[in-house]
Amino acid sequence: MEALYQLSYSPERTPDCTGSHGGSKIETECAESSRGNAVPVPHRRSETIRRLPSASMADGYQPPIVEAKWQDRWASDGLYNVENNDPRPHWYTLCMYPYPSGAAHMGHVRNYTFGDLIVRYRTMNGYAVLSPMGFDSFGLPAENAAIKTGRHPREFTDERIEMLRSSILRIGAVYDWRREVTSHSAEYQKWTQWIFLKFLESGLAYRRNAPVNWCPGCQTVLANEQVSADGTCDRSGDIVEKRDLEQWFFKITDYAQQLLDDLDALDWPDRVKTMQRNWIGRSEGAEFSMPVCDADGRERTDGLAVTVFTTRPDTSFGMTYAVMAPEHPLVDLVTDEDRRVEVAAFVASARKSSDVERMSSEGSLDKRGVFTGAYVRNPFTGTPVPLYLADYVLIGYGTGAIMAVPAEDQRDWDFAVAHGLPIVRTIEPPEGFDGEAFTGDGVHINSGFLNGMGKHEAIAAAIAFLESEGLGTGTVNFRLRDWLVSRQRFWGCPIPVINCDDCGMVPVPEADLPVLAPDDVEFLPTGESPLRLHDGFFETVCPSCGGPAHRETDTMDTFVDSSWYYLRFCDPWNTDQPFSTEAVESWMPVDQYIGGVEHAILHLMYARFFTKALSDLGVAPANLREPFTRLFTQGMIRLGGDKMSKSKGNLVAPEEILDTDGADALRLAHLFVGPPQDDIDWEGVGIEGCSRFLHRVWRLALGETGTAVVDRDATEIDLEVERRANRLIAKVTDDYERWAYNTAVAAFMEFTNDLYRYVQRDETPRRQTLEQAIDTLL
RNA sequence: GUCGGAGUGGCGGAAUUGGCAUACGCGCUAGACUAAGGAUCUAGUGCCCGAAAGGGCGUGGGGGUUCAAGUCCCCCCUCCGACACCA
Repeated sequence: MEALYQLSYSPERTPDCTGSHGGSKIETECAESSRGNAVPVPHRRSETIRRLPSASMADGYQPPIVEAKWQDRWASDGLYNVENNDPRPHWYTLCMYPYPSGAAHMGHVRNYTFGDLIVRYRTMNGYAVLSPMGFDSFGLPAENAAIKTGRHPREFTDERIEMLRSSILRIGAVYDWRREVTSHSAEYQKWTQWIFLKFLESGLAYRRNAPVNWCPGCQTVLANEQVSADGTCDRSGDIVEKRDLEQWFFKITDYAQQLLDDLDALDWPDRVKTMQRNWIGRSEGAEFSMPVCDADGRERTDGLAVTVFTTRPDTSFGMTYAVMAPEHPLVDLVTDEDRRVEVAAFVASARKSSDVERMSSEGSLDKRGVFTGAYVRNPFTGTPVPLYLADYVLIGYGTGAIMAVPAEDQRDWDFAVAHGLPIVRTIEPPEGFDGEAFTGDGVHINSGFLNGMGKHEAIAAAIAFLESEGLGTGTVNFRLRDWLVSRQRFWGCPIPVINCDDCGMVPVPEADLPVLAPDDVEFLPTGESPLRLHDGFFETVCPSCGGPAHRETDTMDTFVDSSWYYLRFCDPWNTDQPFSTEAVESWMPVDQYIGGVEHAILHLMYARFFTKALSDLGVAPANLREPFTRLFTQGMIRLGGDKMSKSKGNLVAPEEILDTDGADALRLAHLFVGPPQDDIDWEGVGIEGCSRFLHRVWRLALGETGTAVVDRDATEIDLEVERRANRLIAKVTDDYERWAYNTAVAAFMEFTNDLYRYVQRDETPRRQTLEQAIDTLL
């Protein structure tokens, strides 16, 4: 006997009305949805049920209610909490922890949707998935707000964290919230300072004078981010100057080669790897010194010499002048008496102009350099060449001085032309070459013992010559410089050091950690850190001699906090160490890291450096050389072509959509709009289509399509549905693995369309086939 | 300037390995249901010619390889991003 069957009878698919949430409203809705009887029921368009104003489709799917119920359930059941000793295979998914700026914006939604999808997918595949969340809670906005309002940054920050936390929950992303880490918590600060002291002890942290951005209006040092593109202070508008101040650095340059080499094995976007390679900027070449002399080649009695770095020692025979950076320490010593006025004026103007001005000045090359009156002797030719200063030579790169070969370097060519300096070709340009400087490969000419050689052969021969004559060596030079970590700011982690007149710099003893900023401070726009003006903090006792001393008032760059938080997530309750090696071994490295491409260099480079350094110091496991095995960088969100951002005032708030179409439709729309790595324009996001799709699924799954089913043997049509269900599983699995979520969603939609056709054709669908198909879809 | 990425319908996009170009969604057109439809369901929708049958053209432009090219090779154009005087 064939029994007509109402799909909504199926207990597995009936919404659970007895969950812990248990609000009366929900029970009412569930009762409606699950009510069924033995007779096929048509669409219940007549019994329009209570719904939120914007939900307009005639079915029982009310996202805000359904979502709130299950979100509560996930939380109360601790469904996504994991223990370090979980026997399942481990998987660590991490989204870059956010700066708490308030309620979540679309960029957060997009980021956490991808992360959440992986967490659930891996969990369903039998993994123990570590999915932690925290907040990068130090930073300038809170301090600037404090200066404006007088409110302590902690209050401001805690409030924003709660706003962000609740909107992350509302999105429906799941985390092990027990492991939450915030940069500004006392425990986290303690271990950040502990790590700093480890670095200090091992020589990875050091202090030296360095030129920094100084705003004369605000009377303070600025972070690089605070300097506008035009070289002015983004708060006061004053032109930012360079000042030499005592600053703290981390010796990231010790790791330059490793940071470069280890990129190869990482499953990261090529774009990011390329950016890091460029940033590290390794170049091979030679360094050699040239004695300072006069126009006739007579060396000075003091034996002064200028050392230059070049990647093209093979072109040395074409050197027709040399250049030092205006800041070069030898400037005063080599300058001729009758050139002093001019040189001093040039140095002063170069020093005064901002980096931006200095780099943007084009055209008048003659004004951008000055002759010192001194010469250096070219060791290859033995001839003296004039020594210039020019602002296109940077004190921070290489040796701060170059040999200039106009024939094989366009910039040198331009400068030579502007100053009437000779140009000697040392490589025969190819026939028909009509450019100026020729930088390609070719046969050497006018080059003594290098004549006839090609570029690579000549480079090796030139280096061999320099080394055999004891004039120089082949060297490797990096663009990467040490990381300046000190900030003259209040809302950051204090550097745990005490300055004693007698003992000098003394680390704060471990037992005294953490060094916390005081609460009773006034936030005045003095431009000086409130820490400096707070006697209780500033005035202290030397841990070494017991005499009066001063605390360091600089705080650490917030990138220091974000350089190790992913390690703390593995062991957030540890009170004896920042983390245990066992805990870290059980999760690290992060299997999938997800974040914005804007962190391609700074954060990702610093975190890699920290991992290597902590590993070498024995704090992290010895074999942990890289923190993030796979990296995914999501695209930016635009609106009408512009970047969507607070400053542009074109934000689309997720809240409105969460309250109407719901979090699932919003998340689905983010997945469906296009490839995750691509930038998206919110105008092109079809939230309607995704919402419609979810309603269709709901009606299908709950039998609200009025569908009848029947028990019978499978026909070819039923088998086709089953085949398609299996194909869907294969396709979606494959799509998930290769981050093709947009096509996975399309496959779901296509299958749903198939099922609607199946349900609405003349013959009544087979019960088992339809149930299984719907289970597969869900 | 250097490096990286991308150009496919009215729009977002699909085509994973060289194999039916435009999946899926938006929008649009028509129909069904309806008192009504901005809900839902069904059908259609690359462009041009044609009443239709059918034909021609079509993945930024130009050439090439191939039985077969959005996909591979060469040249060019445009857009986006990062770094930008790095010796």
